[in-house]
Amino acid sequence: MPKKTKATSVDIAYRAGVSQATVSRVLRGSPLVNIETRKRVEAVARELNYKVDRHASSLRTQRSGTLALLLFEDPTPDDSHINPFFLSMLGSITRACAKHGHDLLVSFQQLSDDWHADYENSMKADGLILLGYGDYLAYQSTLEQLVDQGTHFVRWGAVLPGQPGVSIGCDNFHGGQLVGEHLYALGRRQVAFLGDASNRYPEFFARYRGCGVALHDWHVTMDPSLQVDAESSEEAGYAAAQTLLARGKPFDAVFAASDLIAIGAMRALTESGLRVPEDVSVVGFDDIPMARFANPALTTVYQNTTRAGELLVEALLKQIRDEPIESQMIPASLIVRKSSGAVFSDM
Amino acid sequence: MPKKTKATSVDIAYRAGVSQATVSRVLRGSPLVNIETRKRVEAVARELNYKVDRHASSLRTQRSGTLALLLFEDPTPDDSHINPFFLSMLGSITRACAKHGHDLLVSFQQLSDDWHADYENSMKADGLILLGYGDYLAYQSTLEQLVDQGTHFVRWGAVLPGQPGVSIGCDNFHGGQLVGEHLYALGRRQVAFLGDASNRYPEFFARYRGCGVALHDWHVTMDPSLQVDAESSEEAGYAAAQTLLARGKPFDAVFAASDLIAIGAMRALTESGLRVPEDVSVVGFDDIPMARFANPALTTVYQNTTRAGELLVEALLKQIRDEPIESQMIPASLIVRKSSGAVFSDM
DNA sequence: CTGAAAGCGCTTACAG
DNA sequence: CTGAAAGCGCTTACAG
Repeated sequence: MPKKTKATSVDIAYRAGVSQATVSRVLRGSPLVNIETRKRVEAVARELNYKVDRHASSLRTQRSGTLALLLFEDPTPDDSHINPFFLSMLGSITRACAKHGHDLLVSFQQLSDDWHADYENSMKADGLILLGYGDYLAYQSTLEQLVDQGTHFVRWGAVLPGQPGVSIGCDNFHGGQLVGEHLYALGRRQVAFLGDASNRYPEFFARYRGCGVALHDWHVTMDPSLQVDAESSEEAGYAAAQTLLARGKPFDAVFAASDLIAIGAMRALTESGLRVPEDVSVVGFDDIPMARFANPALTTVYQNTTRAGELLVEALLKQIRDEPIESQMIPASLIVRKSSGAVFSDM
Repeated sequence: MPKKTKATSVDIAYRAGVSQATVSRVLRGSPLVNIETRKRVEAVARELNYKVDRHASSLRTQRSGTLALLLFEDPTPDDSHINPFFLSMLGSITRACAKHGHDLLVSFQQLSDDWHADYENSMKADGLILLGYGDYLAYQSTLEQLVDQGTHFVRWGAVLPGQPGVSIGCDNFHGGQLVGEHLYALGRRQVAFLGDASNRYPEFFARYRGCGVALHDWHVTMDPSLQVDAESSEEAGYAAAQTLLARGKPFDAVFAASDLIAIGAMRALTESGLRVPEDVSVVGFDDIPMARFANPALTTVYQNTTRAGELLVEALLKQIRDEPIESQMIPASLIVRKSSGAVFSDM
């Protein structure tokens, strides 16, 4: 079957016996159209399966009706393993966009790529949503450029003073506190932390500090030699736990900066003959889908990704409309499962 | 800092002392430009951070340079739980698009939505990639409409004669065979199947038939009363296993049509006092990331999603260029882990 | 190798 | 409430 050539507003106008301008008014929902005229035009448009040409419309209005989601991670050997937490964020962002009548362009980038403002300058998108882990210091100048260029963007990440642009993030500090309190209540006193703990990775750092402060309230100090850097992956968690074990310092709990790290760490601990949670309590962060299926099921900190996606999209849309917006935090909550040694579980 | 107004090709032309047409030629990579002229124009373009306006360009060329990915699932109560398998497909499709210089528009849809051809008619995308589980019969007429309208699309799913359009899919039948042979080799003779097994869900059905044929080669018959319908979710797997148990018929193996079903089924089996794999071997399908972290680690069938994403994008791009394309299958391979009872494991 | 000009399909002041 | 007309920023035959 030969492809029919696409109908244009001129075709609709001709068939409906009106001007092309009136067709456009009907399709844009202008109130300045007689109800009868409107009905006639709508009927013809439906019959010809007419859809407004996005490019013509956007060229005229200078609005694309599209947001771009940039997922970035530090270069990883295996491209296909995107952090599952970001994947669920992607799901909720997609839905939030649809709800607000916008399309979503998705792109994966390396931090090193030169993507700044490309999307908005080329009119592909009206604004950007940035999502990913990466070195905040290396990244800062790129963000400042975006601000300077007047690019509309929001970021998922640490909510900090002095950060360029607007961020939506989890209350990582409080999440860390919840973990610290939980581990203390379980009788743990020697808490290790697996994950970067510096200004370069402020989300992890805030989790670390929160935990430390909670323990400190009970006069327990986190030993810095029980902290091992790790990016958010199962492999890094495995390696970090091995490093920790090799140091030979005793510990009775592991707070991993993310669930992936925790799952990798549990594997290393188990392989070394330690029992989780009997010998070591393990707690993660993110509550990714596989956390409940880990062995043992992983105690972790939950962040409402649906809400997060909504907030990101709403903030970006406001910014595009030149409304004032501010960074915002969503609450963290503890999900207790078997890996920390608690007697109850949600499984 | 006030936002500078976006530079246009006219601005570049003025600054470079050439016509706007020449600027366009340079930016399109036309060979009909003097090397000196080209360099001058490129320098100015870079300096002004100029990017070709996508809408103007697409309006003129009638090509959007964008593909749309439509992820659909039967309506589910919880929106945020997209099948992890599709999520990894999304990852590989995104990368494949980038590699081929195209953007990717992502949308989640209910099967009931009226999205057919909308993307292409509105010029938002040059073609569609369809990805999801759903009732093939309910869905068939929608696909036929797409074909009639000349919409460019490829689908991830069952590769079957008589299906409208082009599909890329896994060799589900062979995957099922691998599972049947594996279970037979483990000494299992009463194999239950959890998942729809009808023409409505041909992917699941092919897995079922493959397993049945493999066992039949060893003179083992799959008892139809050990088959229970289930869509691909942990909850459905849990419920299906309970139904199976309630039937009271003995079984020593469960082949689940997907990993999510398998994970739910293992939970139900364990709760009922059965041991996996000692009493019952469990095998899934898809090799989603959490399969290896399930308890016990799940034996499953792997499909190379990176390759699948590549094939989908390449096929669609060919179709858009009016080159001939055909449906294609990618191989299935068995990943043996603990849940089936094998003595070795990849963990 | 380069420029002038037409035109892609809309939206929206402007005039009536 | 409706139409004629300008113009959004490109690409590409056409002419030189």
